Amino acid sequence: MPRSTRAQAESNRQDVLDAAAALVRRRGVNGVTVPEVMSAAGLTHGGFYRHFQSKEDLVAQACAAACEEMNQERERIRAVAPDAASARRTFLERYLSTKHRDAPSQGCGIAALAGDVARTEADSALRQTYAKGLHDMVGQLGDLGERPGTVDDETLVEVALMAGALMLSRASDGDELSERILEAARNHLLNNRPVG
Amino acid sequence: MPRSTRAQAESNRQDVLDAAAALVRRRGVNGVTVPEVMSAAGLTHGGFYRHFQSKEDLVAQACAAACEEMNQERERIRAVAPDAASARRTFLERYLSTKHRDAPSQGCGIAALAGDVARTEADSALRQTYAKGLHDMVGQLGDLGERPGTVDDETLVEVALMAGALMLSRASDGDELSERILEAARNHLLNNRPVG
DNA sequence: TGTACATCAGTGAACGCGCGTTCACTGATGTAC
DNA sequence: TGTACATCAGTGAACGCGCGTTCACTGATGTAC
Repeated sequence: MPRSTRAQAESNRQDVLDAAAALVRRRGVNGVTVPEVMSAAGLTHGGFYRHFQSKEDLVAQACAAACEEMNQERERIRAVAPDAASARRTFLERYLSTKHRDAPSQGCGIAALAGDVARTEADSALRQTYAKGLHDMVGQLGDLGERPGTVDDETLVEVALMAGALMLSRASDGDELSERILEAARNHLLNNRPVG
Repeated sequence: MPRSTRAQAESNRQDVLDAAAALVRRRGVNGVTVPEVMSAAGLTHGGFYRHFQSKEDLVAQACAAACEEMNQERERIRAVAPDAASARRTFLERYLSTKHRDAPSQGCGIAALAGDVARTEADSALRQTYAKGLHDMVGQLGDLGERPGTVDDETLVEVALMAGALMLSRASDGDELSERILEAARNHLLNNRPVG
């Protein structure tokens, strides 16, 4: 059944991108293949290059999509919460939960892709996309803190601890440390607000 | 020149393992190949299977070797430092330096391999090896803290922040955030010791 | 609104390539006497 | 200590496989009149 509607084609493109955004977080950049992504979107692999220039292009766009999902999740939490402190608490509790640990494909792209991006060349689209996602995360978390509108060191420490705890928790899943790390980070971030 | 001495063979095995420990940290598990590792050790790829059961086996042993390097580095620092607090300071400063960020192949395996290990099956040798390395790191860092011999939540937070800051710094290298994250984590860990 | 035709989204076979792994082979090493 | 022979570390060609990518093809869609 060749030649879809323009609207159908765009919908298919979105399906491919969504599938890639999920798969790349679960399996990593090298762990996901073009045929696999196309198949997950219900298509055959041959049509891939009508939508994306290359696998590299797809991965960069998938990273952006993953980060954008997270931006919207944070906005949603903020919109529902009575105040910034409450939004921050909700976000931290979700971020540092075993549920988030166990669902990387729907989780934070910054944590899921850090290792892959670190090994990417300096001028790659993936790296630029990732940097934007990190700026967004830092910016949004900063706005839930004590000095909204600024990116202070406290926020950077917060983000590094959150992502670090999540990544180590995933890498040590199956070991007693996995849950302990999440819990320790959660308690630390929710109970102390010293620093400043 | 076939058939080396037993001692030569063991030396070659060590060379292969050392090359793998470096390459796997720089390029990741999927980013390194058996021929590449063998070539880095000055050998042809065919002899690989006289030393290792599989690439998976090699990677697990390489992770153990990388973590053991770090254990020894920490011991060395502790042996030279006048007291635990000073050793802790030296270790943190080195860990959260741009030099460490830029030299993953000789750096902390826990940070370099977190993403890869997170995607490894539950019962894999790599995962077990990684868990041991993490326990060692937490144990050694805990001994430099206020309650040696125990693994308290403060130490877990410290390790998560260190690894998280390093990983995010690497992933955002080229962006202004990269250095800022390292510096923020350094200042936080060296200037505040609240919590407890 | 109909008709004629160019466009192009999607298909599925095919490509070159490099991977992990195997294997027949070599000949110095290690061992038994 | 010498000799005869089995062992086995290392070589390099070869294997099947799946990857990213290309391409000729199909036929409904979109467009021009």
